[in-house]
This record gives sequence, structure tokens and C-alpha cells, in this order.
Amino acid sequence: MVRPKTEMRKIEKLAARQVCFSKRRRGLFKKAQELSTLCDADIALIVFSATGKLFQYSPSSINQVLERRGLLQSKSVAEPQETSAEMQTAHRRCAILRKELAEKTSVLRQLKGEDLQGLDLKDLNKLEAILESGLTAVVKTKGERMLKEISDLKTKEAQLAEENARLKQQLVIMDTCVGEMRVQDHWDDHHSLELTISSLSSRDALHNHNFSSLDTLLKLGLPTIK
Amino acid sequence: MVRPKTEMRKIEKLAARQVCFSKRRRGLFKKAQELSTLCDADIALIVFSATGKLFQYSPSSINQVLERRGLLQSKSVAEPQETSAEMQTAHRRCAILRKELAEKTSVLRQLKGEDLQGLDLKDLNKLEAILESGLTAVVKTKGERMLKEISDLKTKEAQLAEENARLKQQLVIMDTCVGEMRVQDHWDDHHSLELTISSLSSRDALHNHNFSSLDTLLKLGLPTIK
DNA sequence: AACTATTTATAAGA
DNA sequence: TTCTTATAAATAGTT
Repeated sequence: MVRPKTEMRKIEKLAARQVCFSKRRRGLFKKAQELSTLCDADIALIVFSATGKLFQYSPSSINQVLERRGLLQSKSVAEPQETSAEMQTAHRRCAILRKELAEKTSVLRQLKGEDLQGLDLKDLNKLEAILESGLTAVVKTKGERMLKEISDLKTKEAQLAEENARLKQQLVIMDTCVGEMRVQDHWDDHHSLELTISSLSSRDALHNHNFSSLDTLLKLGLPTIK
Repeated sequence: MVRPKTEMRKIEKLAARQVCFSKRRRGLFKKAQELSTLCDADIALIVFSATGKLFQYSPSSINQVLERRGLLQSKSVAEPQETSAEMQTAHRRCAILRKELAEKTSVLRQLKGEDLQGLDLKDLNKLEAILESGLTAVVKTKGERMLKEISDLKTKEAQLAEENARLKQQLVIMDTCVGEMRVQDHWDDHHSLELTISSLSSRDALHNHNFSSLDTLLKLGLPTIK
């Protein structure tokens, strides 16, 4: 078990990234709490996962820390009614969301090659770089996916070929069988069937095949078996 | 050198506490930065030392993170009363926006070549097609932009060349001028200047040039003009 | 600030 | 997700 020194860049595999996030988040919060306890510090820690989930830690209250920092906008600017306060927050949130959405939409369009008029050479180069690296990644993933599919198909093919060979072998045996039966044509069905089974069994052809080969044999409706 | 397992309570000795604070603070910030990088998380970390000194970390902007926090913290207290109708609409709108945003974000990430794990061959092909057409468009636009820049530069170059030619011509005239002045060396400054201007004007060389050429002429400090 | 013996965190595997 | 374990990383005490 060799643990490689962790490279400091975004973890590519989603699952690994999520596990790492979960572990390190806990570690980070623990360290924050320790620092706060040991050194009597006031701490506010806010973490958003890539999926937008919120985690936060503060021994006192986050708002208290933020107020101390002078960050919190005086939220009681001018509120005629108490109901409008909530409405305002809601609207503000919507506005922010809309803004983010507009931004993402715009970038998305540009990546798709639309609305490039307003961009200068520098922006275009940046866009090109993103597209190129994205394309590379997609093509690479696609290649891997196809390779896997190919190897799966090869496995299947091998299995089928194997079964095929087995079946052919059984056909040869069958021929032999038929020959024998022709010679001993006076035997009744019961004897003939016994002979068939025993000659197949003697060559191990029916072992491990759940007797499906026997089914096949029976369904063949061999003309010489009355 | 036996290090006792650190007790998790406030360190009493001031010096030790300060050293510990300094070390652990750095450690904490480093861990925060690592989490942010490795797992693509959005983090805001604010630390006040016991002495009131402020330290903070955020890869994006603290305010941005805080705004986002405000966004997602929506399910605050329950207020089942009056405003509910309006509030519900607002919240519904927010929810829709959030959903759209999540969708766009996801697509955007995939276009950038991230989080491709969950996609099948069909999706990958679609992605590839989008990226390819986007790349084509961007490269095309870039080409046009560059062509235009080239043609603009050529125009400018032509203009400059033209002006250059004009200036050279003026120099020739100047030489002639100087020659004349050498012959008529007894002229005083006033006459000499008149001659210079009139001979230039007669060939239209000074028109449209805001007399900058005259400035140049005067600054040349022609040795024969006393 | 630098060193180092230890503790602590954590990546990978189950 | 949780547990384990080998190893990387952080850090308490010392110089």
C-alpha cells in the first residue's frame, strides 16, 4: 500500500473527490475547533461543496464574527413592514440566482460558438483553450469507454467461440451416434436414447453444461430415432 | 523528547499560546486551501486572534460566499402566516432558478471535461460534437478578428509610409533650401525664414500637417541659419 | 526560525 | 458509509 504524495489539484474522479471532501471537511472543522479552543480565537468557517451543499462552523455565532469583521450589511436598512423584509431577501436571492444563471448561460453560449462578436482576441484565445482541453478530456474518456467495450466484446466473443467449438464437437459425436444407430436399426427408442447419452457422457461432453446440450440433442429431432 | 498528547483546552502560557496560534492558523488556512483546490469547494474562513487581529481566507470573495450562504439558508424559521402566498411564489421561483443553475453548471463542467465519469458513449459523442463545433466557431471568429487586425495594420502602415514619403520629400526640399541659403549667406534670419516657409508652401508640403514639420525644421537648428 | 520526535490526518482498500 | 492501515503531514517542545 503505497500512498502517493497527494497532488494539489482538483481530484478528477467524482467518487474519490466526494470521499476526500467528506474526510477533509471533517478534518478542517476539527482543526478550526481546536484552534479556537487552544488559542482562544474567534472563528467562522463556511464551506460550500461543489454540489452546493452548505457546511459551517463557528464557536460563537457566525453572524457575530461577521459583524465583528464589519462585513454584515446593516440588514435593517429601512423596513416599513416586517413582512417585506423576508420578501426582500427572497427577491435578492432570486436576483443573485438570475445573475449567476445569466452569466453561466452566456459562457455556455460562447462555448457553443455563439455570441462571439463582443469578444476580443484575448477572450477568444481563452475560450479556445477551454474548448481544446475539454475536447481532449472528452475524447480521452470516450476512448477509454470504447476500449472497455471492445475488451468486453472480445471476452464475449471468446465465450461464444468456445461454446461454438463445443457444439461442433457434439455434432461430430452426433454423427457417430447416427452411424451406430443406422447399423443397429432394430433397437427400440429406449435403447437408442441410452446409447446416445452414454456415448456422449463417455467423452465428457455433457459435463458442466447443465444438460442443455441434451436438450439441443433432443430437439434436433434426429430422423433415425423413431 | 517526549511530546505529551495535547490537551484540548486553552493554553495557559501566553507565549506558547501565541506560537501555537501562529502555527495552527497557518495549518488551518493551508488545509482550507487544499480542500478548496482538491474538491472544488467554495470556502470562507475568518479568524480573530485573542488579541483581536483578523485573518481571513477565501478563494473567491468572502462576500460572494456569504451571499451564497444567505441564498441557501432559506429554510429559516417557519412563518406560516399572511405572506405565505407571495413567499411561496418567490421560493418556487428560487427553486426553479436553482435547478436551472445546477443544470447549467453541470453541463458547463462537462464541457470543460470534468465529471465525465457518469456519461455513456452517446453522451460523450454529443459532448464532443458540441465542443468541436464550438471550437470551430471560435477559431473561425479568431481568424476573422486577426485578419481584420492585419488589414487595419496594413492601412495604418500605408498611411505611415505615405507620410514618410512626404517627409523625405520635405527633407530634399530642405536641402535645396539650405543650398540656396549657403549661396545667399548674407540674408538675415527673417528673410531666411520667409524663404523657407514660402518654398515649402509652394509645394503644399506643410498643408494639413499642423505645422509640426515646421517645428521639426526649426528644431533642426540648421547650422547655416544664424 | 529551524529541527525532530511524535501525534494527527488521510488515501486507498475492504 | 465506515473501518483499517500504511504513509504523508502537522506540530509541541526544544534549540
